Amino acid sequence: MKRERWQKNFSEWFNDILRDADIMDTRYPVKGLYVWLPYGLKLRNHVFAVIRQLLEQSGHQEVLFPLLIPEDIFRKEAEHIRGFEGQVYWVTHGGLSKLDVKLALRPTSETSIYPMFALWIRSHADLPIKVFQVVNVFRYETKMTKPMIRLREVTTFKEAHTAHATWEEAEAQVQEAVKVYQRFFDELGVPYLITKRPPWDTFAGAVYSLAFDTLAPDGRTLQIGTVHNLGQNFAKVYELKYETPDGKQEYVYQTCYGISERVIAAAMMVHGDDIGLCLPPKVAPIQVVVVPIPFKGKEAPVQQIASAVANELTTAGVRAHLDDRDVRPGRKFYHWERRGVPLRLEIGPEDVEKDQVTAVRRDTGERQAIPRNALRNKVRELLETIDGDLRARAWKSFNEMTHEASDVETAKGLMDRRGGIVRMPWCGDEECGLELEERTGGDILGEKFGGEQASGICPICSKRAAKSVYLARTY
RNA sequence: GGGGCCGUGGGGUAGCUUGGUCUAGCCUCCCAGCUUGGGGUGCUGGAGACCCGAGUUCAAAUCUCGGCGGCCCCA
Repeated sequence: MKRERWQKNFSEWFNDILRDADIMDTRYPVKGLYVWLPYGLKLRNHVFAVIRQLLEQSGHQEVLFPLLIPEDIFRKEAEHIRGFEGQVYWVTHGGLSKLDVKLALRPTSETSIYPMFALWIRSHADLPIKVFQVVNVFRYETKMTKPMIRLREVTTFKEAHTAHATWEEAEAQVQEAVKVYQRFFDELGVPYLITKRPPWDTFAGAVYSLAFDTLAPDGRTLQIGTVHNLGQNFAKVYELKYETPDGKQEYVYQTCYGISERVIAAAMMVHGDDIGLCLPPKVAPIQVVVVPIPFKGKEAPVQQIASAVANELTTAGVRAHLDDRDVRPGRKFYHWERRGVPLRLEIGPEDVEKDQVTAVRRDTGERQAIPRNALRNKVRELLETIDGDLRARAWKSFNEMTHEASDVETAKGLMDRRGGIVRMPWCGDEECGLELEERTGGDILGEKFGGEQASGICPICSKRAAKSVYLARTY
């Protein structure tokens, strides 16, 4: 499948797809706010059902906190405020009267959730707490907004918040969070690099931040998940104390980690092509579309079998759709391909005669005949295969877009020409890091999570490299 | 943070420089009917637009200012 426009005019491709594939309407008259359409919303819900399930399986409980946060509580954690106050929307009035205490539309929910944690946590027996919610958050973005990617209302923000008795337990929680996210992105076939963000790009109020980045077709990285170890920073501000088994009062250790609708953009872009979307079967709103090919005089059996096939699949738990509109088959093919339906089943006079259906894969265009009596198993098998092949293909292009460089010019050249991620040596000093960003025109993603052997010399100061660092043009 | 470009039916565009000929052209999508049906079928008919506000003028899609919205470049 061709991927020229997809790569060369990615921004245009993405915007066209949002509309043509019925994902979002971007014409809402407020900057940075967009409308989810029914098909897009189904996709969104399937994607977030996956992460919900993974979180619940690992002992997280879903909660739901209010949107509004009183100013005095919001402002308690100094670092946190510094990171966010430039982009907070404030509710200043109730009706015609001015509010005594302004209310913030949450830009994230630490300051909304942790005061309640203070009420819930009394003793070590209350720990750990592992909760999450899927909510909208608001950020007054001043840069250019982009549907699903840079929003003023993030409509779908999954944020998990945990509290633990010890630093070690919080560290273990970070590891668990990373594993959950890995499994999640693997389910979607979205490739990623996990890095520890440099200090100047650490979440406001965190001890350190990890982040998952994937690559858009234009070679820019997209941050699709973050995991933060908050240490006791918030605990000390919000008085999150518990009584230890021997009767002492201690502050808890916390973590939080988030994923937004950006992940949907990622899934759309990494698997797409010039025709349009190619959705992973696990989250595709329609997994199989059944298209009857009704030649004149032979309509009845064709329609009848097509309908039976669709019913059989639906009963078997496959999300199948019968397209019995009175338009030409070719038009239906394009229609569903653009919307990313992973598998198409055609049923024409010839198939009726041979007691078979013709299956066509969205990802490869490959067609094959399936005997009618093997339908269910074969469809399941094909969906599995497509799922695996999509993941493999996405990882392959991700790896091909990851380069090595040892000097500034090479790194800049790679990012200018091809985009992608560049790995290079770095002494680890912030000063050199910032200069490296400035001179290469890239952003430092960080050092690889889990550690990595370093070699070479820092291209800025020529000291021996303490670590390898990853750079990229970012969204 | 600084600079530039742009806004015409649902989508893409012509017209704007040189205001009147615009009753706003074209492609596509959409609707109805017939036809057709294994990769965007053909024909006929139909519906649908000058971003908002103020100003200049006898006259504004066209010129000026502001707002809102979109896009791009540099830091």
